[in-house]
Amino acid sequence: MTATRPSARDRLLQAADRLFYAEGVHTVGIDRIIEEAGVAKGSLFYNFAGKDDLVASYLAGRDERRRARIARHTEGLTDPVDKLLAVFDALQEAVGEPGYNGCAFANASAEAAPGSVEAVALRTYRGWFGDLLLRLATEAAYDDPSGVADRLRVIYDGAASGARLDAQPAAVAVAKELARLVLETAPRSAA
Amino acid sequence: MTATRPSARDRLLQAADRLFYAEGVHTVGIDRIIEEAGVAKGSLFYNFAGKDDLVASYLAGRDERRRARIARHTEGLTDPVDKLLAVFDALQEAVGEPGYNGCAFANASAEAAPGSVEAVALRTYRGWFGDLLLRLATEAAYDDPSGVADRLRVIYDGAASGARLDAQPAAVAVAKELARLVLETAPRSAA
DNA sequence: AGGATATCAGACAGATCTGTCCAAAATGGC
DNA sequence: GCCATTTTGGACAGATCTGTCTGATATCCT
Repeated sequence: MTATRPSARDRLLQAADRLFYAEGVHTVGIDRIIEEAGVAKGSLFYNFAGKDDLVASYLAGRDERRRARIARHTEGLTDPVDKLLAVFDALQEAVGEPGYNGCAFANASAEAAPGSVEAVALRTYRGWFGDLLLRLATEAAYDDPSGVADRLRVIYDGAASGARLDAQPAAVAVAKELARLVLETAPRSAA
Repeated sequence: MTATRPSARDRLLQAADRLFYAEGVHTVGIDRIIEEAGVAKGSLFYNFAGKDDLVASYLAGRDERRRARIARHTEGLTDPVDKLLAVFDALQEAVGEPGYNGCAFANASAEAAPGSVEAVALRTYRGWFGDLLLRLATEAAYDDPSGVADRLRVIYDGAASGARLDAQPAAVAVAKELARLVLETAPRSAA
C-alpha cells in the first residue's frame, strides 16, 4: 500500500498550474517547471507536444475547475436568480483562496498574440460564461435577459479585475450587492 | 522650413507605445522597437538605462495621457455627479479608438513580478484613480462616499476588462448606465 | 516473465534577447 | 565656427529559452 507517486504528466501539470498562474505563462520557462515537477526534460516533450501544449492543458484545467466551482455553488438552488447570485459566491471563494492572482485567462492572454492558445482558451471560457449568464437570466424570465446578463458580466468582471489590480478581495462583496440591485430592479413580466 | 525629425528618444517612445501596447511589454523585444523607430541600438541605451526604463517611460506616458483624457472630459462640468459620469465617457472614447487593447497597466502587470516597473506603474495609476473617484464622490456629498467610489470602480473595471476580453466596446455603455443607477439611488444627505 | 510504455539524465543545437563597446558622423547651442 | 551632445552601424558577449537526441532504466499490463 505504498502511495504511488503521480505520473510525470500529472506532476508537470501540477507544477505548471502553480507556476504559470503565480508568475505567468510567458515568464516561467520549461526549465523552472521540470525542476519544480522533479521530472526529466524529455518527459515533458514525451507527454506534451511543446510548451504551448502544456499551456493549453494548464488553461483547460483552470477552465474545468472554474466550471466545477460554479456548478458546486449553484447546484441545489432552484431559483435562477439565486443561481446568478451564487456565481458571485463562487468568485468570492476563488478570490479568498491564498495566492489568488486574478483571472488565469485574462492574465495569460494579456500579452498573447491573436490565435495563440491563450487567446483560444480565453474565448472558450468567455463564450461559456456569457452563455451561462444569458441562460440563467432567461430562465429568470427577465424582460431583457441579455441586458441583465450584460450588466452582470460587467459587474463580475469588475470584481475579478479589481480584486487583482488592487489586491482587494472586498471588491467581490461590492459586486454581489450590485448584482442584487440589478436583479431586483430589472423588470420581470412572467413573475 | 524642413520639418525636423523627432529625436531618437521621441521616436523610441512612440514605437514603444505602439508595440508595447499592441503586443505586450514581454513579447516585444528591443530589436523590434529600434527597427520600428529607425534608431540605432546604441541610441536606446544612450537615452534609457535599459528596457525596464523604456517600459517605465511607456507606462508613464500612458498614465499621463489617461489623466489628461479624463481631465478633458470633466473640465467645464460643475456637478461632481456629472464628473463621475464623465469618467465613463473618457473610457468610452478610449475604447472606441482603433487598436484598443485593454488597460495598458493591467496588461503589462498581468505577468510581471511584484516590485517590477510594471507593478509600480499599476499601483501609481490605481492609487490616483481611486483617489479621484473618492474625491468626486465626497464632493457629491454622498452619505457613504467610499462605498459609492468602490461601486463605481467595480463597474468601471468591468467595462474596461470586458471591452478587451470580449472585444466588446458596448460594455462601456452598459457600465455608464449602471453608474447612473448607482449615483441616482445612493443616499445623499446634503443635497 | 516479457514486451510495450514511460521516465530519466544530460549534453547539445539553434534561436532570441538584453546589453556593451567603439570609432565615426551628425546635430545643436552659443 | 566650435565644442558638447547626440546618433549611427554593427560586431560582440553572455544569458536564456525551446526543443532534440540518445541510451539506459524503470514501470505497468497481461
